[in-house]
Amino acid sequence: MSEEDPEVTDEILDGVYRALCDHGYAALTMQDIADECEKSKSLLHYHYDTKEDLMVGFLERMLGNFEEKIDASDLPPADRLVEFIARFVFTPDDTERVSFHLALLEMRPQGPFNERIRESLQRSDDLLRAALIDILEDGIEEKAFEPVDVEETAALFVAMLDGARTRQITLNDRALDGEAYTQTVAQQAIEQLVDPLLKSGVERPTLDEAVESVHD
Amino acid sequence: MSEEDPEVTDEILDGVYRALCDHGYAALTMQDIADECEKSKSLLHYHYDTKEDLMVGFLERMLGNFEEKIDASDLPPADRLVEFIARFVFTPDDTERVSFHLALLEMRPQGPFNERIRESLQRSDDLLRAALIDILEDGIEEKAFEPVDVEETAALFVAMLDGARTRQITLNDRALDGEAYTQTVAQQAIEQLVDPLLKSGVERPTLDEAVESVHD
Amino acid sequence: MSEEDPEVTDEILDGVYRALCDHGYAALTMQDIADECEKSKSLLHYHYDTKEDLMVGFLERMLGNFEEKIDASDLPPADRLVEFIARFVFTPDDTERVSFHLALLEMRPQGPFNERIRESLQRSDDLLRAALIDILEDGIEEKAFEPVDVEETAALFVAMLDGARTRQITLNDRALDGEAYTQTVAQQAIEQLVDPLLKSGVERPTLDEAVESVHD
Amino acid sequence: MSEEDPEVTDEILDGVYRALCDHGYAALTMQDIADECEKSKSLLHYHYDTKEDLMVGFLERMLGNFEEKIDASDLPPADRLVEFIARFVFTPDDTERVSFHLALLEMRPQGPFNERIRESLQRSDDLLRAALIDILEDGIEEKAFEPVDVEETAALFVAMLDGARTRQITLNDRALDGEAYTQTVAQQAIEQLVDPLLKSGVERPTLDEAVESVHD
DNA sequence: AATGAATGAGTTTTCATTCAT
DNA sequence: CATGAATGAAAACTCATTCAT
Repeated sequence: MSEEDPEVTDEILDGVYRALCDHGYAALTMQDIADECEKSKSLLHYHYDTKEDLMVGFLERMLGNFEEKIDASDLPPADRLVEFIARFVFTPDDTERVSFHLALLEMRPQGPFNERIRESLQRSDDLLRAALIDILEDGIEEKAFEPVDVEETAALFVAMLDGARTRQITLNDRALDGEAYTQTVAQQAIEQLVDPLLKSGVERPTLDEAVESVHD
Repeated sequence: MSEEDPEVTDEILDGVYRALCDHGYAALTMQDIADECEKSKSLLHYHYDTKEDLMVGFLERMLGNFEEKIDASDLPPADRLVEFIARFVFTPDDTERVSFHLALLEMRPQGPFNERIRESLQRSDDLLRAALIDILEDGIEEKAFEPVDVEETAALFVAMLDGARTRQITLNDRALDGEAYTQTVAQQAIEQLVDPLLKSGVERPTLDEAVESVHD
Repeated sequence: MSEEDPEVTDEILDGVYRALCDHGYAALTMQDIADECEKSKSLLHYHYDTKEDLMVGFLERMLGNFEEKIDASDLPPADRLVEFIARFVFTPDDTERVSFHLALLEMRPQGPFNERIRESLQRSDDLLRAALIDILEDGIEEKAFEPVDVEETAALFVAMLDGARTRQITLNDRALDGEAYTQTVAQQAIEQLVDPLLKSGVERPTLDEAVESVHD
Repeated sequence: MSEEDPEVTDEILDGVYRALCDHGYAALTMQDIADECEKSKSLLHYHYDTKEDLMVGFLERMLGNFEEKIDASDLPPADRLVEFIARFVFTPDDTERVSFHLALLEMRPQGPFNERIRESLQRSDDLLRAALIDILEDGIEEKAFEPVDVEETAALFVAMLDGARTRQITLNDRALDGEAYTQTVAQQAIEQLVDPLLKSGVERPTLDEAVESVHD
């Protein structure tokens, strides 16, 4: 009783998404979700046995969608790296991205208390880091990047980008010059981390260009 | 009816702390807290009108304690900077620090939905960033650091360290070579960001030394 | 979420009625009501958001039922007037009427503190007085009654009948010769107020006759 | 543990009085009372074992005070009768009287559920009616009044006046010509009931005069 | 597939009362 | 006398879940 009619479950999970953004995980009720997707509570239980099932289902779909977008392109490594970073940049007005990250933020503190959620988060994170590692290895192999410990560098980048987004969401950080927090950090990351990494002569797009191309 | 008898309220807030770590914010009940501090639910309400009041009180004390520790030392800027970073490092076995960060992690997603919590988080963050900016300005003035945009650099550092700790908590990341995630990131931060920042000839402690001295 | 399925809400309101008579307004709990109608507390909240909503709903139904019975007949004014009075008469054994008036008595002191209740009481009272005024005007027009100030006379009658019933309920007044308080007052009202009001030659029923016909 | 220091208990009972007027019986808490008399809850329990004791004590004092004022004067019966009626008249601005009657109104519905309260109310009522009967008997004996059944007439008067005051309190009846409900009814009572009762040639004060003298 | 009605277990909160001082 | 601290019992209300349709 879980993945049948994709039509309906999609509407439900969209409801979870909106309800989660509106109320936060801690205050989220089945009724909130039902209201948001204009269905009955009973129907939610028809498709998902328990609230936990529903939330896990939601998280999986959300991360699944995200993962699809990470997958490799055939651009040069420097471009891919900058685009990777750009994917974390969003302005407070970019409601769609804000929602995504907010929803994720709400789910995360459940990780330590719920194995299924933890696994979902973990797997998604593994994919993310693997993608970054792939870019780094690629770049080193192609002599575009200086040789570095890819694992550790990946850890650094991911922490940084993740931290920036979390802060922008929770603190609604208008930060510096009205620039979004994520943007500032991304820019700094490029200047202080990416540029020293690039072999001399290797070109890279600007952050703005990458953001543009990522936010299709 | 909020901050009087420090004896009792401390016991209560300690109860919140433990209960929060055990159950997470979303599942936290007044009963959990009462159990944890071996008091009656009624007493909680005697000292804090509502659960929200209690949680805000808890957050304020927690952040207040944290803030006290940030304040400036008279060490050289390079030492202070490394110590600043070291403060974010903890192993999964360092239960006290894990608890602190876990508790914080649980409170954060409430920020977007609760103004008082948001303000507390914000204020604490402002202090943190101010401290870092102070270190950077100090170093630049003393010719120990290369001149950089202190605001943006601070944003970068804080995001990075914050992200590392969040990930270590949520993903319980055994990460790389058994090293804790926060340790890896801190080490990378020192090598890739701090070292390029230091004027040549300026000495800095190793991360391990700093961690040692911070974890008095 | 308030007036739909008449079946269930009727059972609930009947429960309120019985619980109110058994416990009084001040001591009335949702559990009392739930017990009385053999439903769960949750169900009460399913149909009425709050206890106040429920009590207001109850009062409205109770007064609504009462109002339905007031409406005009085509009898001669003198008969209608005596019947109007008779409607307030009840013996302590007439449990149904006692209950009704007791329930009303319990709700009244809430008037000064609850606008919705006050409005309900007020509206019901307006209807009652309007009915009496109608009878008086009718009688005067038909030359059955002496001309009097109908408004003031109505005020007098209503106060008197209302006072009698309140006293019979609260004091359980065994009063005079075992006669119910309301009966004594009604009889006196007829002799001292109605009779002087009637033009000579106008017949009226006895109180007993009117009571008989009213208590169908 | 009940009637000792009259100083303190008076302050407490005054607190009950004000709290009762502010909150109504149903919503009245010990804390409300404590707040109102600026004492601690504990002190209330020191003087009165239970809330019920306190409320009974309050009612007794309140009625006791009222009863003191009823006692016979040596005026002519017609004057005493009109003054008896006048005692029930109050305007909505006469906050002191409103309070008294409101407090009484709040206590009454407890009668059917609490024997001690019922007894207090009953006794007070007995005194009231006895006073009225005394006036009537006096008047008849002195040939100032037509001979009537004093018991029944007393019942009629008391019901009427009581009803008027209850209505004025609960419905806040702005009633007729801006005149207070109690005033209208009292005036009507004098014209329609007292005047026919007086032997020809017997003088009586106007309502206004009596109200004046009663409201010392 | 879908819903409204219903509920039990649990949640926050309230409140009269007690106790140590 | 007087209080602040503390509590147990119960209050209103919530919510995930179930069930009949």
